[in-house]
Amino acid sequence: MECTVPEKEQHKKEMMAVQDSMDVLSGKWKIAIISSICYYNKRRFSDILNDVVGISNKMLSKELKELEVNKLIKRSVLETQPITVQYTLTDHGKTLQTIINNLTDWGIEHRKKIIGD
Amino acid sequence: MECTVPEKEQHKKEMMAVQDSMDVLSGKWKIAIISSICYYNKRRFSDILNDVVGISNKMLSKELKELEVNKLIKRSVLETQPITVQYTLTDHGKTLQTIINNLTDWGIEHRKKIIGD
DNA sequence: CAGTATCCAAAGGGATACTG
DNA sequence: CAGTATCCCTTTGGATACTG
Repeated sequence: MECTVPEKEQHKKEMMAVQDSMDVLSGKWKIAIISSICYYNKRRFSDILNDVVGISNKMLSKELKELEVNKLIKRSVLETQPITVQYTLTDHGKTLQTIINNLTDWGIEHRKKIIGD
Repeated sequence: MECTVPEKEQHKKEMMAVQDSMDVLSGKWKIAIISSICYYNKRRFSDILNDVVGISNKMLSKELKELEVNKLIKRSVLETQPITVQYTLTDHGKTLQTIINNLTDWGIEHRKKIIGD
């Protein structure tokens, strides 16, 4: 019994890990923004603005900065005329792909469930 | 080409599904609350208050109500003295388990990544 | 124990206009 | 196109106290 991790301690660690994730991912828009970039691989500011239903340019700008600071996305300026900006997932950001897929699947099932009630 | 779902349409559906999920799950605390109930199977109000670092009783009360309305958790009053209340996941709520586990794993890796930088 | 009620400061976030 | 700046209302949410 002394050699195994006590169950309660294990749960505490799991809870902390979940909250660590949410520190970076919570907010009304972050997951949706990451999903947009994830599904399209490369995505421009105005594209994401269209993909994420309801977001304003101000919010998008702010959230993109936070995601960049947290090394989940990469911002690349293309020297076109006028300039365009591509957002891509970093390698670290790409590790969220499984979660995005799960959330997509869950969203579809959830919608069925709610309408089907 | 006409018989397959156009790729862009597919991505639009995926984006909508993600946003459907986030409509129910977003907010600073919901995922953490669900995780607490998920990992312990049954959990009382005061337990969750301790599990979710930083949440206030006011917020917990509010978020629990929303999760109950969305049929993700079930509230059961036990006629002890004084009364205790058990929160459990509904069958629908249990379908979030995969996502919770993924977020837990991701949180652990993310912490390593951030500290390791 | 499991909440509710009230007060109030701070943050969120939309609308609009503007810049390089 | 890709943002930034400003105005200003709305929502969030902590602290504290109270109830059954």
